[in-house]
Amino acid sequence: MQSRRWFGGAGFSFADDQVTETLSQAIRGTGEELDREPDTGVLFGSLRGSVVGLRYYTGVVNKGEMVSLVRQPQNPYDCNAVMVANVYGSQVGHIKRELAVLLANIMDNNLARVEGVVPFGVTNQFTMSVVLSFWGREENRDAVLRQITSRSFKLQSGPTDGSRGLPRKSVLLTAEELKNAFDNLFENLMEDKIGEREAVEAVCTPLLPHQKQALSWMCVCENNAALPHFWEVKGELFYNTLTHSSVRERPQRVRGGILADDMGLGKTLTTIALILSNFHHGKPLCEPEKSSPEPKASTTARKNPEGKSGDGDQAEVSVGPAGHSPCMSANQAETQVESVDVVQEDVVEDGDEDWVSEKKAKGRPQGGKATTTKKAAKTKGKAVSTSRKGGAVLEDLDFAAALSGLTQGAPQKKSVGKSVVSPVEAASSQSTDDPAARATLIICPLSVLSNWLDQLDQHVRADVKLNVYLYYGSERNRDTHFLSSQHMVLTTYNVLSADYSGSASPLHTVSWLRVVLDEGHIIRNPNTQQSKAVLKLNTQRRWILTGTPIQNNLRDLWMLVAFLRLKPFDVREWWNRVIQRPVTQGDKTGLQNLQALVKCVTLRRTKASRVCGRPLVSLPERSVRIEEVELTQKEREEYELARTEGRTTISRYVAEGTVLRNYADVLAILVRLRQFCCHPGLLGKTTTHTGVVAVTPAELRERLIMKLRLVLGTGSDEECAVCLDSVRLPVITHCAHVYCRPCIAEVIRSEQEQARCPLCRGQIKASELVEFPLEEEEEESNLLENWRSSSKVEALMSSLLRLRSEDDSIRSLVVSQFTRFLTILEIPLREEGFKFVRLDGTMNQKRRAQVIQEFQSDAPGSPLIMLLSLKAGGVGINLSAASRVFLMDPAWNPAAEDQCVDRCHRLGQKRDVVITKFIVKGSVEENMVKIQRQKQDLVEKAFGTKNPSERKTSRVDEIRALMEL
DNA sequence: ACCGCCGGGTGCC
DNA sequence: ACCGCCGGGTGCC
Repeated sequence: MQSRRWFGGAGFSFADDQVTETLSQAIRGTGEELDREPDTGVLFGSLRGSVVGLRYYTGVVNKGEMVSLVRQPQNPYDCNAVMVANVYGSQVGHIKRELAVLLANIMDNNLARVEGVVPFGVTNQFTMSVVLSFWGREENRDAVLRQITSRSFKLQSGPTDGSRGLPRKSVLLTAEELKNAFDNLFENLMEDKIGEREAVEAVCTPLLPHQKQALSWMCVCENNAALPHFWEVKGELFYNTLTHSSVRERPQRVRGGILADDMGLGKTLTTIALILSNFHHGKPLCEPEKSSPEPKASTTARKNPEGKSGDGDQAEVSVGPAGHSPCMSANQAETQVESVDVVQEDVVEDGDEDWVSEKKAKGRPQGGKATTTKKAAKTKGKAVSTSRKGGAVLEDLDFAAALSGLTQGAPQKKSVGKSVVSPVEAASSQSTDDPAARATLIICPLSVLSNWLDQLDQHVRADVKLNVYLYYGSERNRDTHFLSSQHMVLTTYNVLSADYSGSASPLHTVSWLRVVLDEGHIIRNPNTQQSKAVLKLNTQRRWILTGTPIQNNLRDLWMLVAFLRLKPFDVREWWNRVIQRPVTQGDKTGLQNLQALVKCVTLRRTKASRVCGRPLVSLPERSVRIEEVELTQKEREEYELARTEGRTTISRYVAEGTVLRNYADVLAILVRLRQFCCHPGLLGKTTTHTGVVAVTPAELRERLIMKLRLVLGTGSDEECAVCLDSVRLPVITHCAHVYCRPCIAEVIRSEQEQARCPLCRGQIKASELVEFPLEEEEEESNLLENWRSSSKVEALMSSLLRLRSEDDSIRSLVVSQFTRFLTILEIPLREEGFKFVRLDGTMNQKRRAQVIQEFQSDAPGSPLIMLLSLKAGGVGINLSAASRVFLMDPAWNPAAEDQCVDRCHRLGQKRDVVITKFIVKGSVEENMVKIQRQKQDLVEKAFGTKNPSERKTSRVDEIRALMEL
């Protein structure tokens, strides 16, 4: 520890801890840079070198342990310096000078990633061996070899070293085995998690057995200090069997995990139960000790199987004075029936001192300025509530306004100087391990915010005082003491990242007891602001709720692991070296490691899972039937005409090998055929694209916009080939490929003049990116005037009419990818007197919530049918009122259809669900169904080595199959 | 003695 | 470091 070293280069010094911080940042930084393609690298070979200067540093390493190499260009003694750090980011030493020159060259020119393994560990206090292996793209192999030999080092081709670590004797798996293993990754994670736990009485909904299991597991995860089993205690040290590293201090156990139950199994309810049941020390959520024994009506926690909260009371339960709501404004008083309190403003600031003091008199203390009862909901300084009877949070205008981000209503009254939070409490809530942390922060997509409020309303006893604050809207209360004093704070990812990008983010200042990421897969891309913001939250416990922990790629998991701070895999390099690369390259131990890792933090049950031989939830049956639709003579003729034309064009592209270059054209042809299958009116104004090249810039732009619309308007859920996510802020290149604007802009920035389209390698320029103009649908009327029916429309209508005559209480979802088709369908529906609503992607959140509520309502005269666009709504919406689903046209992505069906085939569904897929006989639709089936088997789906070239072939194959070429 | 040899001081980049 | 390297002391066997 003699090192308070001075790094003269930059002219500043670090104390030890700062060095560590800086190092880990350095490592993290390097990881992002170099490991953009961690799984595509090839091993060039390895060589033996030495690490020197051990005695100046405190970092320890074991035999066989992996180390990371970090360039230190600022090092005052040698600008080629390469630092060696252990898994925890502590510096171990430096690479010997002569070797460092070589490494610096290779690393700085990005010729290869260099990974180190220490074959013998530390044998003396001065130097030790390190085996360096070089990984990179094939095209860089020669350059690397030249560098190495020119400096008279020798690259050993294989892993020649006899020790562990580098020369993993890997058993390669077949693609098939890999896929199975991957699919089963989350299955059977139950074994040692059994045990049930009842929720505290404040939760009025009885938990189902699997929910009690989840609650039990979550409590254990939060309370139990046991380490995951890849840690072994070896004497004084803790040894990590995956990285072969050890540390002296007990590694920080993840306090939390991933609840990855299928949609509809009650993750929200379970989480609410967790929040209420497992406050500090496994006791129910309650006010801090200051609570004097107070008169309470119903307080006792039920018997707790784990005995942890044997004294089980103090559930923050008290009988609020019924209807006592001095903080409500008069005009809303009548809505104050049985409601969750949603505090959107300082209660005290409304000047209800008497109310507060009454609370205090009752022994309801400090707790924060806003202790509202469950009766009193507040939004923006006004009381707002959710009506349990109406079930609709959004009925309230103010709340709806808050949701849509409007700022209407009274300006907030300023608090008059005094804070209800005592200085003592304020101070303690800042302290490091913070026994005072009490608030749970829930972050969710805007679309499910109202669902949380509904569920709180539904599952928490009406007489429970739960301080829930909706941190949303421009008037949100940013006072950190106030936020800290809540039981729960609800917010959205957007609000979080907006705050984060500002100066002093309140959410990042509060010391949270628990942070819950709802739909946590949202943060799977580590480059987004949201993800960065989420990582910086200061909390003791962390939870991720998601139905789809891995969407496309193993890489999706990393960010989740990083959020949980599952050491040491929250650092990219270790994740890549121990998990990502081994698994993608088919290494069996890698897969086992991955399983071990996932297992220790994840609980996942599917609707098909069973507990003790019984299904988790008994959902009604669900059946799929395919209804073949026969085109009329006239339709068939039109279709064949378009098909022949399209085939000619596409087969030419295939022959030329230019399918991808003309991808948008190809897509346009396919879309047209699919549209023909539904209704000719979908085609819109068919621009005659004859493939003529010479056009004016204006015409070119027009065409690109049209292509963009085609690509996006089909619901095919285009992925951006850069971020591999659904495209956001879409732009189209002159070569007609669609990307997110920020993604492609980044490519252009980094490659400058040489920038090429990631998909077709055509030249691209920032000035040539075309985006959607802000114009609206014009010729709706045209559609309606020249109305004609189609075979598919007829097929649907006869099904609906038959259904209505058999049972007019059955509700249906009518789903299409083409929103114009939904518009067309409105005509016959109206004609036949069906009451329907419509939900599509163009609607704002407020409107969506209204529509969903209307559809779910069982009030007489509520709609029987919902017209639903496939992509609309996204995750989590509940349409359980419907028990019939009509899928009007097949989707590229079968998962999208499943998801859609799941919106009604979920908890709360009382009837058997019947799904009807309309498929036009002898058409491109039939081929799509075939491809859907094949797609599910593709290994790429699971492990997606998604470099463009591989994607190319599979896409081209797909297109050929579709066109029967 | 413009060497060799010995032994103490010393040590990352 | 049970090394290598450096530089001062030393000098037949």
